[in-house]
Amino acid sequence: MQKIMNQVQLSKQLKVSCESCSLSELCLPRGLSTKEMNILDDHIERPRNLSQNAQLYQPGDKFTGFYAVRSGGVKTYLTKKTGEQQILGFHLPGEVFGLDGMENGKQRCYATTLENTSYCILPYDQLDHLCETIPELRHQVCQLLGHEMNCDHSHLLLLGQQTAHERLATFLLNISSRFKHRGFSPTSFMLPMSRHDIAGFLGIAVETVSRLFKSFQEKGIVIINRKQVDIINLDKLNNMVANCEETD
Amino acid sequence: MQKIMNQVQLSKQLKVSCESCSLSELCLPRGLSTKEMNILDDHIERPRNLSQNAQLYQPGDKFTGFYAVRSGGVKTYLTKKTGEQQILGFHLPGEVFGLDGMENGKQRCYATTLENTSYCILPYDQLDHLCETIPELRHQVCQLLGHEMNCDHSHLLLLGQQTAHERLATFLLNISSRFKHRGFSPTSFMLPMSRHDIAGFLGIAVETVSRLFKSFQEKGIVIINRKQVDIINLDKLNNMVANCEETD
DNA sequence: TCTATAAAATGACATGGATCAAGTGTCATA
DNA sequence: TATGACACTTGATCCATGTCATTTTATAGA
Repeated sequence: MQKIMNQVQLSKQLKVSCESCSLSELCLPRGLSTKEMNILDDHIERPRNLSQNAQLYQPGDKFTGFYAVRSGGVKTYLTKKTGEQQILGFHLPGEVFGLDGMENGKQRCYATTLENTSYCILPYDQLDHLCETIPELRHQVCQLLGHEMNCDHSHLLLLGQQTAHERLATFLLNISSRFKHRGFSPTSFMLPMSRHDIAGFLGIAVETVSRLFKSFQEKGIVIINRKQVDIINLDKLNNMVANCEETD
Repeated sequence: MQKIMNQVQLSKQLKVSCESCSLSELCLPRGLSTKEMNILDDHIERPRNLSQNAQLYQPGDKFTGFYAVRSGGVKTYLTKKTGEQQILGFHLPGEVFGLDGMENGKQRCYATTLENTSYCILPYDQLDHLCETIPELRHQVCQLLGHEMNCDHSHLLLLGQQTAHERLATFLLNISSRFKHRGFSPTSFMLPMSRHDIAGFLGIAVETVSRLFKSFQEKGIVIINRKQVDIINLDKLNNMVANCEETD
């Protein structure tokens, strides 16, 4: 009996169950009962690890399920034939991505790690099946999908209507609030991505990112040292995007 | 008996059932059996009509369900506080929109008619409930959501990486293929939206749209007369976007 | 038919960011 | 600690596109 318990413990440990995962309140299981969470848990592939700049999938790959970041970070992107990357999103611990493959069972974009990264896969077939019996999970999934869409829509507003200044300010505030949401400092953090990736996300040139960081610093809004960001004057930063989004 | 039949007929007619709707193969019921379609049908609100430039919803409104265009056209958009519109999508007959409200039960964007428009509403609660028992419907909804995401992602690539020429060419080809999909000519059609809206969708100025249309015409690619578009040289138009998207 | 109003086109000019070309800093490995 | 590779910064220049002003065309209503 003791032996069995130990095996269960071990299995739980290896599996890094949702229940024991510090990110479960941010991730898909959010809002599920312990019982429901454990059912979901049984279907999740145990964490996989990848080093920096490793590819998770690329266009044409079979869509197998949703991805959840445990640690590290991932970028998803499309490319022009000439090679330029349009980065669609940065995905930080606790966040789920790779939902767009649902259209036809094939991936449409690239997914690459920003640094050493650990992630889980939630197999789509099983998630779909569980949705039949767990209305709350269905609700979670729909909420997640809606959230993704709204993120994309804000991103469209940014790319279509904002100046380079506004874009970078919006970006910093966005990252800041996501760190805050995970319980970290919203004003002092390390960017997990390169200048090149920031540029690719914001639809501007790398050089512009450099110059704007310098300009923000000269205005006393932030202090930037390589990837370390310290927001000195959050109000000023907020003011820079004040005209960008309707708040209700 | 005859009377009852007539009532049923009348009711069906008023309701403009999915089964009798010429767009059902393009719309959400696509792929459902007749029986399943009729179940879905019973929960769909009969078509409503709106004249041009009428608002369907705005940010903050309660999210009640998905919208399906029967005739006419709808734009969804976000705005900056300064008033500029970033148009997120144009929605033509047979297309479903308004899915982003799923995140928190509130609309996040504006939806306005481009012309006299008829549309159906698929109440979310009931759709959710039906998804429990009709796996095929669940599959349809997920496919639809995936499609929306991929549309948004292509739009992000367009806004982030394409020149004004490429954007307008991509736009024309996109509209063209959607007309084709509905069984209309892909090379001769009327644009349902204004220059202003095209500009708002492509993230460029109205004047640029005018100038580029003229330039395209001078190159013998299209003939444009107000809202009437005739694509003369589809190859040339395709070449303009050849470097924009990876095709697999 | 005339008039008012809005939509679209056109022209002149200005500029935000891209591009190109060096330079500098940082990190990993020998 | 040297060396190479790469990320980042900085400066100079240019151009695609925005902005502003005006004209033309289409549309709706009296």
